[in-house]
Amino acid sequence: MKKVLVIAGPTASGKTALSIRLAKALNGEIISGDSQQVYRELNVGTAKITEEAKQGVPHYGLDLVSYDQAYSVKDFQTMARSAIEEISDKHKLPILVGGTGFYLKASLYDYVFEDEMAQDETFDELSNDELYAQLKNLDPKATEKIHPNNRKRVLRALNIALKGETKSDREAKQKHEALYDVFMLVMDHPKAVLDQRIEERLDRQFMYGLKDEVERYFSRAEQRQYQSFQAIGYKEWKAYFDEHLSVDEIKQKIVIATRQYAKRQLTWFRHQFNAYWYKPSPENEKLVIQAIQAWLDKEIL
RNA sequence: GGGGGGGUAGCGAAGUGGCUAAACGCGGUUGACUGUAAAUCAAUUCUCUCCGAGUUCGGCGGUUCGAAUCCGUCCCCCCCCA
Repeated sequence: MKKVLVIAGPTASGKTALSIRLAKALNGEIISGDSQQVYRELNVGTAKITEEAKQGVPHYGLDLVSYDQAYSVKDFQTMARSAIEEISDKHKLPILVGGTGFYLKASLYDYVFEDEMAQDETFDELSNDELYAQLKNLDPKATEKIHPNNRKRVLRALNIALKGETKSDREAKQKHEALYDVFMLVMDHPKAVLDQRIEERLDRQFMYGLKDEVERYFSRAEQRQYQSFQAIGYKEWKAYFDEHLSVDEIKQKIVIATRQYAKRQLTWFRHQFNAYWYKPSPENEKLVIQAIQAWLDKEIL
């Protein structure tokens, strides 16, 4: 089994900076596990690492598509797995770093996605309850797991069922096991500290031209249909364009959305993975590196 | 000084005698998550010894079987005139 070091954590927790230090200390290369940093044009709002900051460490998973394109877990999974192969083949340590828990899980575990999304129907004329009722017929098991109001999920399960094997059957065939020997660490700041980091980072993003970036790419309404506009730091500007909220009000919205996102991320990491919760500090960093080193030295049977 | 409007749970805001511990939104908390995941969705949010009970709707006092809702009085805020 190939070894993969994973650095997870909420936004603004310092994953990027830590990843560079670890990559250098452990002879690793980095795979970004972030759903928004795949967009080439979007840099400041996504807090993408700069060329200088990379310090020569090779990065995968950045700038993969244009911001007007769609991207999904399946794309990520494919990319991440092949990057892991490639890096391992060079006898370097793959370091997967990112905050998109679902992406991390899907690439690390034996999740299977088919090639079928394109033909999904949206059933616009059906209500949530009608859709749910249909799903109940085709895939009753999925219905137990998905709330009727969660239209996106109901729709997806329904579309899968309509094409043959149901989502439940598909998942039942999986073993829910990791494909790699994973050492995962989650950045664990006290809430107040994280909140402060979030605000400070947002200040920096404004300083580095977040507003310009948004105006450059999303000033026209049709551009706001793009999937990339769903990202925090961007979608909040809709109120600036359409309702003429002040820049300050937008900033407040972004802070709140970011805090809420961080909370969701933490919930995911807490419940979906068995990770090493790392409280960032210089001393602790030495300890983690030792722990990782020990894990690296251990041969897998 | 005169006229008008207003003070409701962390915030905004409904409610104008019983069906109201009080709609709704925001924020908070907890959680779900197998193709939009920085997305989507759910539960919960006065207090407690939480199946039940106790305190709330600026303060105090009153009317009433019963008041956030009516009356008196006091305090505070906003707008207009002086």
